[in-house]
Amino acid sequence: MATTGEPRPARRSSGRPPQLSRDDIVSAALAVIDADGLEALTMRRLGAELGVAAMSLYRHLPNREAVLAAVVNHLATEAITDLDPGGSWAESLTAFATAYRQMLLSHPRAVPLLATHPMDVHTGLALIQVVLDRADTEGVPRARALTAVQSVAVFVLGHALAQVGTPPGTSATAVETPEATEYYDRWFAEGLAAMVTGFVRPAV
Amino acid sequence: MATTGEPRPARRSSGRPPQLSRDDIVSAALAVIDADGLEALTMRRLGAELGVAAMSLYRHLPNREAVLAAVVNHLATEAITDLDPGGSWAESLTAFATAYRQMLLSHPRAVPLLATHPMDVHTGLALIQVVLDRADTEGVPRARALTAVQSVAVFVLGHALAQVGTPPGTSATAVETPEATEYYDRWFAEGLAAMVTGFVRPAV
DNA sequence: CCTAATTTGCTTACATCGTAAGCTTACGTT
DNA sequence: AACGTAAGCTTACGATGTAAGCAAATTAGG
Repeated sequence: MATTGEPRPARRSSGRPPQLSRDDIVSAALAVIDADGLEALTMRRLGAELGVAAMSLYRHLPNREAVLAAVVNHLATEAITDLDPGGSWAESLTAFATAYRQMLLSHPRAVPLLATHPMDVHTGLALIQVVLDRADTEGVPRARALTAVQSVAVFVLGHALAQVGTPPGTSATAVETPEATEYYDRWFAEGLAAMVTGFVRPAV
Repeated sequence: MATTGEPRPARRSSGRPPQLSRDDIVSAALAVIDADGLEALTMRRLGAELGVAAMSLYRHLPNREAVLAAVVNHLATEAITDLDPGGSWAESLTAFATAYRQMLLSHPRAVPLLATHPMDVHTGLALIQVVLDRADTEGVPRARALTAVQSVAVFVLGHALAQVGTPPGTSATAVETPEATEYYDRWFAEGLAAMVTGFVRPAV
């Protein structure tokens, strides 16, 4: 029924002092993913990285899935801080897309994680809040603004997936050539522009 | 150096007759995924489903990853067959998007797989070929047409991910209500329309 | 027909994973 | 000093992917 999630001890006084915090774990987890990918993130490896036995992690997070979910929200929050609110609605849309994309490309091996583990609703809202606010002050209907940001978000994530996923038969290093980067940058810019203008000046 | 992939026995004559084909395996794998999800697709389960020991599968596919890759291409091919080529370039773009989306929603539990395992280049090209051809006959530049289809594809996949992924704190059955379906359908239609008109009438 | 070659499927075995259960350690409180 | 409690550790178990070698079922050659 209730969806608490955390144990929530409420009062903290006696007992052995923690050598490990939830945030430490999440940061270490992200570091492992960045370094060696999702499949390298085992509970034993994560514990070792923190100088702690694997089972100790379970005092702070219920299971591996919870670690992954926490990493997702950590990354989403990271994207929010890089978000600058200035400009028109259209400009805030592309600013959002750019910040979101930058976060994704800073953590290429985490992109599949973001794709398969939706961030929690609160964090998601915080991420798009700036754009919704700009839309509001320009008189854009709420529903339309929401559709627009979400469509852009979905495009950004899908695009990052395409850029980051090595197609079979391609060398893993081929994804990193300047030509490849330029190709994806142009594709991204054109796709984003199309979507934004499509939302700003609807057809009909 | 060479990236063959398959063992390719070339000549087939003597030896014990196969009780199992590669396609059987791929179909069974898809059935398991549809029924119980990706994490239920273990080699033992897949073998059991086919009345065969787990290790027998390795005579036909090198490892589990190869099974997943084969499922991806199988699904892509499925989407191609549902594709109807009529209409203008813009219409063929939305027809492509719709066929692709229909395939994804027919296999909701396979969507994360499609997201994380890019289809092979040949299949991918076959999937977008119709759209590229229509663009060609209308004089749309190749590069622009390619960017457009790929952007649409990326939007469709991202959108399906959002629709199919249950956000934390949501009951799994809530994704299936008629209201939810209607919400996602409308979102999809509006996002797609924005992108298509954005590509057909660029903002300069 | 019989034997050899060959291809497929099976059995066994192992390293690695997530995590359940119970124990130990290091604190604040009494 | 004794106790309660929270954090970390040890041990253990079932499940997974797959490597290695064995058994069975067919065709080819004599």
